[in-house]
Amino acid sequence: MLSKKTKYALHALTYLGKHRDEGAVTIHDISEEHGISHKFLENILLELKKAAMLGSKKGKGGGYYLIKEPSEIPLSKVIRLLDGPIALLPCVSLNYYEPCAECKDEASCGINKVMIQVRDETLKILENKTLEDILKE
Amino acid sequence: MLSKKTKYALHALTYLGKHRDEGAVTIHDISEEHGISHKFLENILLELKKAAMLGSKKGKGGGYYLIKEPSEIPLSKVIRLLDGPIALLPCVSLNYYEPCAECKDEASCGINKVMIQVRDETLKILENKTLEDILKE
DNA sequence: ATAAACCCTATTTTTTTTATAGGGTTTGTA
DNA sequence: TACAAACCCTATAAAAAAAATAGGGTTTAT
Repeated sequence: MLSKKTKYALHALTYLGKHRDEGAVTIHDISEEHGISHKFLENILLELKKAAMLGSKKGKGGGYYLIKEPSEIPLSKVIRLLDGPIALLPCVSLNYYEPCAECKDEASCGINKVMIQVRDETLKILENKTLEDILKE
Repeated sequence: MLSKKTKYALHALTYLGKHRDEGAVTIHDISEEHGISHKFLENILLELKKAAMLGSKKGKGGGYYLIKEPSEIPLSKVIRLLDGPIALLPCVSLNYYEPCAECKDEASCGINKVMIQVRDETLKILENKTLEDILKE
């Protein structure tokens, strides 16, 4: 399951996508709309900004706004940023690889092989679904 | 990512699959082979047994053994048993449904709709990959 | 009889997630 | 130019979940 961080990020991105033509949107607006703690949401929006999905404007009248087309924000990117690996095991993660302690030899491990296949097929799904798909529903 | 519980379960099932023609296999053997805590593994094997994937034989010379064909043990079943939902959000889980607090109306939520699609496509993968695929690698 | 092995429940420890705290900096507007 | 609204940053605390441990009980082949 996705963490609340990722779930909130998706709600925030969706909100920003819906209000794209209204200029900057405040944290306050988003947290009110979805009943998310202001401070918690703030951390999430900062992470999204660092990852170059959002821009922001300081000062009175400021807020956050999308700086990418919704079609260029795949679920895989959001999930990796807030939740970490998409792979089911560390030993098959592309971005967060770590060997598994209980596996003596990765090359001869059937679990490893199958999980690579699962990872690749899962990635296909999550790279193809974007914020645009969420917005058009 | 899968919990260690699920990962250990997969290793145990694989081990049992490989030694299917040798009768019952002890917890001890499996925990030695993979360096897994005996007691922790014991709990996992008990869960697999309650879920009718394994049989066991008590007393001296006893142990655990598969009671299903490896092709009849899909990853989805193991993951659901030890880790819980496969869906990315509680509001789209088939087996562990719960409404999402920050979503006012599920019917009009684009996130919900897209996550249903992701769930269905993910399930296809995890229902088709079975212990047999792990064993034949 | 006995030792080997499964069976069961509860508790503790550790890790991760979630949330909070407390300020600092920037900037539009009156 | 004061001020308030809003973003920016780091650290810490609280809560929940995962991982591991503990301590016995029951069954059964030899």
